[in-house]
Amino acid sequence: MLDGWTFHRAQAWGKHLVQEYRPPGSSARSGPRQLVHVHLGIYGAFHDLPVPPGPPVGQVRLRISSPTAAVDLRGPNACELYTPEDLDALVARLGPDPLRPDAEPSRARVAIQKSKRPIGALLMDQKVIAGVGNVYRAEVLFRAGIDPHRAGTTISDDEFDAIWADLLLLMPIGVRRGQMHVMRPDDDHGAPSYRPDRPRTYVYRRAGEPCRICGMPVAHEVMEGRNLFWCPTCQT
DNA sequence: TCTGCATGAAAAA
DNA sequence: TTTTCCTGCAGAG
Repeated sequence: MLDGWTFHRAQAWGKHLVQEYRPPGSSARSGPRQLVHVHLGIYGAFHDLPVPPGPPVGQVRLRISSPTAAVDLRGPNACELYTPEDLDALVARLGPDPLRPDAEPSRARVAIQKSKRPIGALLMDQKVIAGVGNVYRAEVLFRAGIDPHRAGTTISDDEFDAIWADLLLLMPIGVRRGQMHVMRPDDDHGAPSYRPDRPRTYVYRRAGEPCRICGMPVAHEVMEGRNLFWCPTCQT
């Protein structure tokens, strides 16, 4: 369907990637275009290929290649053609994305403060905030000292502002480094936070291990089908 | 070589 | 609330 079309640009709303392609030979600013919606889910990934790439092996959902680079997309949750209306509908059902300059955090604050669901579940809900997943959910709540079980209705304006500001700080770091990194340097014996051999998280996937701040065991439970990690001492 | 798990979410029940 | 989608990888044997 898109064979021979040229990749033009890509944008992200939360965890959703939307690519724009132009037909062969088209260089006009306006004119026909085609949108492709990609959601990686848990398994999906773009894999670098040698140049020139060999024939696709197995289930390759999308290949993009140029004289200097090539990638295969494998295992995505979604890889499909999109209409502009599809894109409008997607954006409409997502909460504000901290990585986007036009994000309106008040939408997220209102949604949280009127909900009795636990804040640990609300942060995972893409309709509330777009882009936050299981790692940032756990780490942001740890850094804010907030128990994940607290109802959204108990989250104060100041607490929400702290969470949002932290996402504004942490998520661009993840984008730049291609890795989530949430440790404050002072909590890592002053080690520079970009050292790849240093801890990158406080509580995520550290069930039973000592909290990096208080030393008590990190707790774990399944909340709405996802593994949740937190420190019962530091988070209240 | 085999097993279980994973930075997710829609669909089924 | 559970199942399903589908791939890569770490750790066990």
